[in-house]
Amino acid sequence: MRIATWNVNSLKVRLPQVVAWLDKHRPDALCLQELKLEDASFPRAELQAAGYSAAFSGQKTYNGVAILSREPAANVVSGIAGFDDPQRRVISADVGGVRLICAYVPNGQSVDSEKYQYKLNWLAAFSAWLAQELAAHHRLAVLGDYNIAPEDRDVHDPKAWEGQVLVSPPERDAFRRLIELGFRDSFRLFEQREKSFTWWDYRMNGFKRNLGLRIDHILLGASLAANCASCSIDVEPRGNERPSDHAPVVAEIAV
DNA sequence: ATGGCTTGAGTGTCAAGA
Repeated sequence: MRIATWNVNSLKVRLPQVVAWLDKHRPDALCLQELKLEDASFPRAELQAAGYSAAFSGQKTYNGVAILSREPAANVVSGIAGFDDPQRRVISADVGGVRLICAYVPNGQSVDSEKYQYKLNWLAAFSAWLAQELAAHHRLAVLGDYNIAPEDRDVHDPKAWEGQVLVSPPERDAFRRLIELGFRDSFRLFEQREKSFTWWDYRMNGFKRNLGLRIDHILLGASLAANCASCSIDVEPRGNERPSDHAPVVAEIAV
């Protein structure tokens, strides 16, 4: 089974690139974040033509998440149970005997902002809910844009980023608590090149200079982690014309 | 130098992303 995650930063703009990527890689499921469109504008027909059905939770302008799958998804649930959030950031579904959770963790803007507090509150609710989801689902994968670079090796210039949003200790603690629920960061199950990143700033030629962060992750519950054969970042789409600022992350699981 | 790009909204120019 091949599963993937990609923050597309507008599905409207990136739709041709998403279709091309699906054609090339044929994942069983692709989790998308930052759709930036309402459900009424979701390009269901175009994705169907590419061979994928979709479960989605959109909103105007901001956020929005989807799970695309070759086999139709079952038991689709939006949001975090027990956490009232007007921002569309989570969607879950069963695909091929695996429970998939697609998440777009808040950015936080800066550590002294209200959005940072929202991010930490959101992560606390997410963590409590994932503990329940782990207990409920034998095969669980949580894919998405976590907006957290877990360690200094996930940051192009740790000194410059020290204490900033995306790397601050409270955020990293929150990420570690997610892992300690019983997940593995699939990317770190394998030998990886140094300076592997999933996001590069649009400005200052960030991608060409590989000034990036690794903030998009595929977390696997124990039974999926034990059967994970690979995890890699596909930097190719970041070199497209009008690219998303994020690259897809792909995991292969022997299920 | 707190900028730099990109998107969506909406037709000015700003919020938000990371």
